[in-house]
Amino acid sequence: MLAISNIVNNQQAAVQGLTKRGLANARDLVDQVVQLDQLRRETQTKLDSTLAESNTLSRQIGQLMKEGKREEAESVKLKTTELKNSSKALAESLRTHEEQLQQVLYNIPNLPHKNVPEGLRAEDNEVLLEHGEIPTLPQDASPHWELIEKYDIIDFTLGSKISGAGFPVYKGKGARLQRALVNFFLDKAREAGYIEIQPPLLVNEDSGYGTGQLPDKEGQMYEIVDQKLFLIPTAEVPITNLYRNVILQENDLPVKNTGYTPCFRREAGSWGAHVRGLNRLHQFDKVELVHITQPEHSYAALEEMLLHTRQLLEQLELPYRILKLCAGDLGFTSAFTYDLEVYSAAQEQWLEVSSVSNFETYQANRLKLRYKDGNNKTQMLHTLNGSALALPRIVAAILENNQQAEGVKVPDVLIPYTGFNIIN
RNA sequence: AGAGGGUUGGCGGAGUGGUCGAACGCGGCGGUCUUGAAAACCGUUGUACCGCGAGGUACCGGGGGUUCGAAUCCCUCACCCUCUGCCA
Repeated sequence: MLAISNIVNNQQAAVQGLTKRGLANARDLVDQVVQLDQLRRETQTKLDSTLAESNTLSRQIGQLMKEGKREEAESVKLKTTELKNSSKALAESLRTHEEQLQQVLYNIPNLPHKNVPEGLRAEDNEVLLEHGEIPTLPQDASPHWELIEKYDIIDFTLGSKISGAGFPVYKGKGARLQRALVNFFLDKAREAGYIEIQPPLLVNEDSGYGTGQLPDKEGQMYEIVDQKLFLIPTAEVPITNLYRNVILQENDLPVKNTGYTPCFRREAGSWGAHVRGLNRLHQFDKVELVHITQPEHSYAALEEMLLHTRQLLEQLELPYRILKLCAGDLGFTSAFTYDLEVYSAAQEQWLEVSSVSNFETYQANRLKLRYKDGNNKTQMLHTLNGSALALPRIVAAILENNQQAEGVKVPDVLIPYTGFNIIN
């Protein structure tokens, strides 16, 4: 969430940023924050002085009791009753104001960075560049959902039988290709200086709030109701929450973590013809990068992550393009996002395979993640993350783009990992 | 899963109702001394919020309660340890 002071002291900028995202009630939201913050502070000032008075009296009572002056003590006690009532009422109203304020803050998205393009719809995203040649496939080329059946490497029917739609079963070379991709991605991340993390796949409610999945995206996560645990929708959640309520030292920075995990998403109501096959799943594999750094370095870190991700796609010989998301298409918690899309030749469409974002202080605020600078002062940090990469659509693109009469050619860089060079 | 014991500041560890944000030790930081360092000695050393400031308030695993007053008593949840059970 945004820092209160940030909103209150820069109201105009906040309104502008939220309006850029397409929020019709931006002014109203900012006003609510200002007003609730004012109330909260007034209430706390009153409460604090009431408690101070009552603390003083309590100490008096203690002193009197010690001196054996019970009568006097009793009379002081009477005075405290009134204070007690008013402090109780003040505490109650303080809590109400704080809760309301937090509620409003939870529902205010991040402010877009100034370089984020104007626009509200996906069509307004800016195509930064296209890389690689789009392959021309033979007339009888198949989409990946036919290829996986033909070579019997991914089985949706079996998945439905044991789990449900959107839970594919990977078999034989299909399974080995998955494992190869995961290892390839992790090795590259390690070479780029990322520490590999294997986090839990189930997280608690606090973690959901920490990275911003809760409360606004509750429907996206699978929940173990009786344990109040959530299946992670991305490794971002556990790996970033490692740093919840943490004050890092300056020499811990930058933090560069990576992790492979399955990701679980309910994707309620988003099924249809355009999400056939591997395009959208309830469970999929992904290698994630998480970066934590000082504000002044975060945009350099973002570029570094983008470059890393691009290089993966280039090594896999997949044609891709980079989008700069417009304000309206930006994720709730993001200040700036690059999307990377690969071209899936048989489907003849671009598929998003990575999203690289700078959250600036938005997550760090919720997480209470800070660091001590050279002067031993506590300062805010920026968090960033990016997929490098999400597997299913990469697999879809490899299958479709590399299909030949004798089978699907495995990208050279993967052969040491797969142990085979063709899927047939 | 059952029984019992725990959870205190960066770490170790006192504290069982009154001036405790918390003894003491270690570590960290600053200083004295030294050519420099070590040792020794002196000082300092949590976080958040409110307040222009002086200063105040809250926090001893989380939440709630009793009391004029709670780290200390009660309830509840989480986690840790030991034993039993089960299992990879």
